[in-house]
Amino acid sequence: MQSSTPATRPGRPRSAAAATAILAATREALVEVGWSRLTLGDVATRAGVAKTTLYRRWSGKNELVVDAVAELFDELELPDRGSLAADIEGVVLQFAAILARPEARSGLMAVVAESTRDDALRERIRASIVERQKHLVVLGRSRAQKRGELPPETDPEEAARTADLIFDVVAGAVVHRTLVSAEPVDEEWVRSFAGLLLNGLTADATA
Amino acid sequence: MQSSTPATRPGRPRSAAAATAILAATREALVEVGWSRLTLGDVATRAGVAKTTLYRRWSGKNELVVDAVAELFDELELPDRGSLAADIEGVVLQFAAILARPEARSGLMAVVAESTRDDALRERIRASIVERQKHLVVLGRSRAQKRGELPPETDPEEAARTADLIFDVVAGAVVHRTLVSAEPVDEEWVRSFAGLLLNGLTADATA
DNA sequence: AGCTTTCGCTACGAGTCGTAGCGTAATGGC
DNA sequence: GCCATTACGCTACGACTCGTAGCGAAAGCT
Repeated sequence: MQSSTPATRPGRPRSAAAATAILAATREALVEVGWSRLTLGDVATRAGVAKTTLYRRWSGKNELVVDAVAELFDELELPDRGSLAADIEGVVLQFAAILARPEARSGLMAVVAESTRDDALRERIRASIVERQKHLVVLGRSRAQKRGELPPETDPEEAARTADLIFDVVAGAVVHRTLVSAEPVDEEWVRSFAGLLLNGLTADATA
Repeated sequence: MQSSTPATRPGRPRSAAAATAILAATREALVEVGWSRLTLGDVATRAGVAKTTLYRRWSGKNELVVDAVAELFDELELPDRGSLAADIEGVVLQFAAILARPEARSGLMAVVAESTRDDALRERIRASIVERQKHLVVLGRSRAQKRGELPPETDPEEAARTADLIFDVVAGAVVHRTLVSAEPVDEEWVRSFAGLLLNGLTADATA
């Protein structure tokens, strides 16, 4: 993930077990004490490593939490459920399941807030979390086009804008529902949301 | 805002000017140093008040920032622009203009992140920020119904659920576009989004 | 072997936290 | 006008966290 030198370099290699333990300890600490009271010293103690080891690998709290939270999104995938509606509902439920975890809730929003003043951090978030989500949108869209549920793209640039729009709407709605409204993303809500989105997409989208 | 004892109580009253200065100083500090490096001592110095005065009025950083950011949303209103599409586009642009400010970007998301572990804080955010936004949704919806652009509500409970859904979609999409995707909410995007939402609403929403 | 890098440990100055104590300032009630 | 009550500015404090430096030992590669 942070292999700046993939070539075999001399010396003792960094312990992979330490990285795993540190990221797990970070998530554990996020659950128990939250973002603001999370200290790197505490994380190091929980992981059973020295504080200096932690600082050798991550430059600060922000970067550490991004990596710790990013692992939660590894489970995101998009099996073909046969219809666009089913694909949307499926991926929304998956996303909601991740956001239901307390370590994702407090960690993700906190680093996003920090990224408003740190471009490097924003890029790190984009590369390790956001891009994977957006890929699902593109995939689901192309599947729907093959099924004939959505019209084929004419202008590739226009298609990219539409994909961005859909992504912001889907991810934004789920995040807002979960974190701001603090209401559950249950099957009833997902059906209503998918219906709304589907109607908006199948009709003429470029009003 | 935090008048726990509205009745005239004895003693020297709290300086209203101090509150104004503190909240302004908080926003200024949010712009310059961001959330994580914002210290209450710094805010007190900027506002020209003693640190102890600040602690007498706010229990901590979270509560202070919520109040400081909440004032930014005072300008939100919904003039009748003649059509549902125009109303949606107008309120989205207003919301986006607020989120374009750096003090809103870093401050709002940070307190939302903290609120995942603090119910009292979440309630404070809901009362002073979210509820005002949601009111605009209800207002715009009832106007559209009077114009005949949307069907009248049959079940009031169903209507409340729909309003919540619309609110999460609108606010979530704008927030996500602004903070996560880091792309501007310009008129082109707003038109696309409003078109998507409008199509989704005018068709049968409860799929 | 020898070289290189990581590891755990300890210690450090710097900065922030939230609170306590004090004397002073500004109200309302009598 | 006096007094009780509260807010204010100021100073000082112990506790905690920060990020870094230095050390000897361990673990890999050639």
